[in-house]
Amino acid sequence: MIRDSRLSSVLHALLHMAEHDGPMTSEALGRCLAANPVVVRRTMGLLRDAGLVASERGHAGGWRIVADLETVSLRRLHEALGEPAIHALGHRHETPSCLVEQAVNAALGQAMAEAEALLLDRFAQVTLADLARDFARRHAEVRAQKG
Amino acid sequence: MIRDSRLSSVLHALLHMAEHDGPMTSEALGRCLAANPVVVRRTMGLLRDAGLVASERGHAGGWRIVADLETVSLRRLHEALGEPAIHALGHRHETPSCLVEQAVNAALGQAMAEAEALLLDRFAQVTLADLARDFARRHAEVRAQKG
DNA sequence: AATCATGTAACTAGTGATGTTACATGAAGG
DNA sequence: CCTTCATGTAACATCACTAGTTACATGATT
Repeated sequence: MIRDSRLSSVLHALLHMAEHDGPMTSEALGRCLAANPVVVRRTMGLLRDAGLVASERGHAGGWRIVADLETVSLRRLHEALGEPAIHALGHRHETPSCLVEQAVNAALGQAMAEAEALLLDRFAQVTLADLARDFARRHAEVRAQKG
Repeated sequence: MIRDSRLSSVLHALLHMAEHDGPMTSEALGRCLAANPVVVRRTMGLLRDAGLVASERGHAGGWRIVADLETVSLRRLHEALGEPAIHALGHRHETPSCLVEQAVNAALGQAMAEAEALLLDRFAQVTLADLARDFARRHAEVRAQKG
C-alpha cells in the first residue's frame, strides 16, 4: 500500500488548476483526483500556508495558484507538505549504545541518505511549468493521433 | 514512524551471530535487538527460507549463519525479506486515463525509480563481511580509547 | 436571508509492521 | 519415557498514519 500520495495529488490538482480559468472548488478537484473534497481542502490548505495557492469562500470561490509555475519545484511542494518521510525503511534506535547497531546504522544510513539526496535533487530540478509543458506535449500527441 | 525496520534488525542479529560461538536462541537475539522473540523467529524464518541461516530446535538449538559473510549483500537480505516497499511516497492510480496524471506519474515515477536504483545498488555493494570489519574497527577504537 | 464554499473538528476505515499469548512440534538429556 | 528447551505458527491486539466521512461553524456573494 502506498502510504502517502499527497505529493502526487497536489501535482495533479495544481496542473488541473493551471489549465483551468478561475478558481476551482474542492469538489471539482475531488472529482479530478477521485478524492474526498475534505481531503482536498486538508491537503491544499498546506499549500496555502506555504503561499503557493489561495482560497476564497462563497460564490465563485475555490482554489487558485498564486505562485509562478516556473519557480515551484516538486521539492518546494514536498516541503510545503511538511517533508513527510520518503523512505519506508529505517532503524528503530537512532543513537544506539550497541557497537553492532552503530555499524549497521552507519552502512544503512549512508545508503539511504544518498538515495534521499538524489531524490530531493531530482525533485528540485522539476518545476510545475515543466510538468505543464509535458502535459501539453502529451495532449498534442493524442490530438495528432486522432486527427 | 519507521514502517519497516526488519532489514536493520536482521543485520543487527546476523552480526551478533557472527561474533558468537554456536547457535543463538530467538530469546537471546530478542534481547540484543530489544524485540519480541516471536518477531525474531518470524523475521529470521524468511532468511532461513532464503538459505542464509539455519534453525535447530531443542537443547542447544537456535539460529546460525550458513552463508559466507563475504557473499551476502544487503540487497540479498532485502530480497530475502520479500523486497518490501522502499518508498513511503507514491501515486494512487498506476495507469491513469487522465493525461495530467500521466504527466505527474512520469515525472514522479522517474525520480523515484532513480532513487530506488541507487539505493539497491548501494545495498548490493555492502556485504555482511564489510559490516563485520566495520564493527571490528569500531571495537578496536573503543578499546584504544579506554586503554 | 439564502446559498455556496472554505475551515475544522471528530470519528471511522484500511494497511502493515510489531507485540503478545497460546499451543503444537521436534530434539536433547535425565 | 518424560521433562525441558527451542522453534513453528496461528490468532489477535497495538500503533502510526493517510484517507474517507459526517457535521457544523464561518465568511462571501447574490
